[in-house]
Amino acid sequence: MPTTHFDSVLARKLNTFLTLTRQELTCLAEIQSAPVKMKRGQELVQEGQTGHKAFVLQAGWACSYKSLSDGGRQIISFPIAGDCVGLRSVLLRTADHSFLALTDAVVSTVERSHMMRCVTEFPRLGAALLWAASRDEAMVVEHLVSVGRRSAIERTAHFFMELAERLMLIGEATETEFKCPLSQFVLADALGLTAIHVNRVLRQLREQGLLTVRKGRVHIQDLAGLRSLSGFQGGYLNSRR
Amino acid sequence: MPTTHFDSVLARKLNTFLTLTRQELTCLAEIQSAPVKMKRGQELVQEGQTGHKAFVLQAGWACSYKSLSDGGRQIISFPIAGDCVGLRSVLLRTADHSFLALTDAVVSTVERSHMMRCVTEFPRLGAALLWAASRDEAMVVEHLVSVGRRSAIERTAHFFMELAERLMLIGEATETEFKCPLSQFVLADALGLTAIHVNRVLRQLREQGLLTVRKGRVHIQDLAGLRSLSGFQGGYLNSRR
DNA sequence: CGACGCTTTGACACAACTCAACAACCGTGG
DNA sequence: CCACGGTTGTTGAGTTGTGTCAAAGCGTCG
Repeated sequence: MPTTHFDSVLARKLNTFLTLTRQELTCLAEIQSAPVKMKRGQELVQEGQTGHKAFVLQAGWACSYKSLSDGGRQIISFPIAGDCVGLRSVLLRTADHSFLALTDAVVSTVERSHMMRCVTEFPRLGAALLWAASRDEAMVVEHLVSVGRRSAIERTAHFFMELAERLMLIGEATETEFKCPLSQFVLADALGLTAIHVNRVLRQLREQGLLTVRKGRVHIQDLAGLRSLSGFQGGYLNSRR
Repeated sequence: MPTTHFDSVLARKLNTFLTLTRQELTCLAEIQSAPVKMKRGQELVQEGQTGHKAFVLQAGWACSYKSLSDGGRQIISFPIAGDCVGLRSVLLRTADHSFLALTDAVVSTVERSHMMRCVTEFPRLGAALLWAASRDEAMVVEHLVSVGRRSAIERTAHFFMELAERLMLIGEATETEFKCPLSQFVLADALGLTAIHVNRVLRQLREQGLLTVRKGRVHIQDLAGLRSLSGFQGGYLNSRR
């Protein structure tokens, strides 16, 4: 039974791109299933799976990743509240990556057919979803740049800068602090490093007075320093036009 | 003056995803400008530029990349004939990466407004374009996995496997051989390595009887060996359903 | 013919990885 | 309440893959 509260996290996000009409909000509310609770460690989509749904993360932390034959994995992204997961997989019909809850989380599902209908009936919604997808792709591109061309410390700093900005946009971070339940192992799999090296890098960041990570919280201590170290340019995250 | 030949490279590509109607083919032909010749080394889009167009590469080789403040760059992708460039940038209104012709090339431009109209009038075309964009994103994701978690030699092998498959799909490669005008410097910027190290890696691949690169041509000598070395799974490139 | 771009090779340096050990933390069950 | 095992974080020592610097070989094109 679909929920009909207009103010879903997804609606709030798309609304920053263009102002949605009442009908569009209704449609958006209708295609999302009732919230489903996920336990930490639960997999929602597995690589290679077909016929699955898309998801909207309502609360909690998750990651999408690809596994390698040697047991390693590369984390592609960390969806946070309001982010869509698996839009691409739904289109390609078969999932090209896995999706895992990192904390207890809440998601809504979106049927392929519902989404298709919604997009054809409300082209502006289609445009908004496309914008969201474009933003996600821009993040993956920036991630690729980090891993390909930035040193471990630059890359780590850049990662936290981006995360801080994303969390600020949804009101989950202040200028100086935010919650971040990512272990060093998880960070390592995202940054293309070893957990041990992540630890050393975090120590460097701390010793240089830039940023501290403790007990699941990140404190930003020198924003300007982090920006210049990482070369972070947040333009790709905003909907300013 | 728009060309009206139905059989553009883009049409051929989208046709592998779903069979296009006569009207859709016409629309596709109409939104593309007459072919424009590009000289090797010419930039089509620069990072940060606004108000630009999207492109369809008709012939030749190009790359999209992001520059870093220290002068380095990360190449994101190598568009080949039939590929679209800058769909995302057009949506986000401001280009988030640059685009450069690596050989003399031919492109058509697509106006933002034309594309938008085309998508709203012909939803199936929208779906097809979305499919193409999804495929591109899947390639970027795979690229990220390579750079983040594969060794230099695995990554290089993977790159050539993917390239071979893409070129085969447009009839520009045989099972064992294809043209590839990419210098070792360019490869390095794509693979997150140094040109010097690319050279060493290519030597290893040659000495192990896997693959040789000479005079702008790649010869695949041990497909099975390359597959198992690189872990290449080409599923994300196909339109099979 | 010289100049330039690209490739190849060698010697060396260093960033990040591996292995190993231990400390801190946390939820669980006795 | 404490004891416990498992997960996560921390640190050191040694290794290795890749980067850096330097120089020479080769084609190609003007």
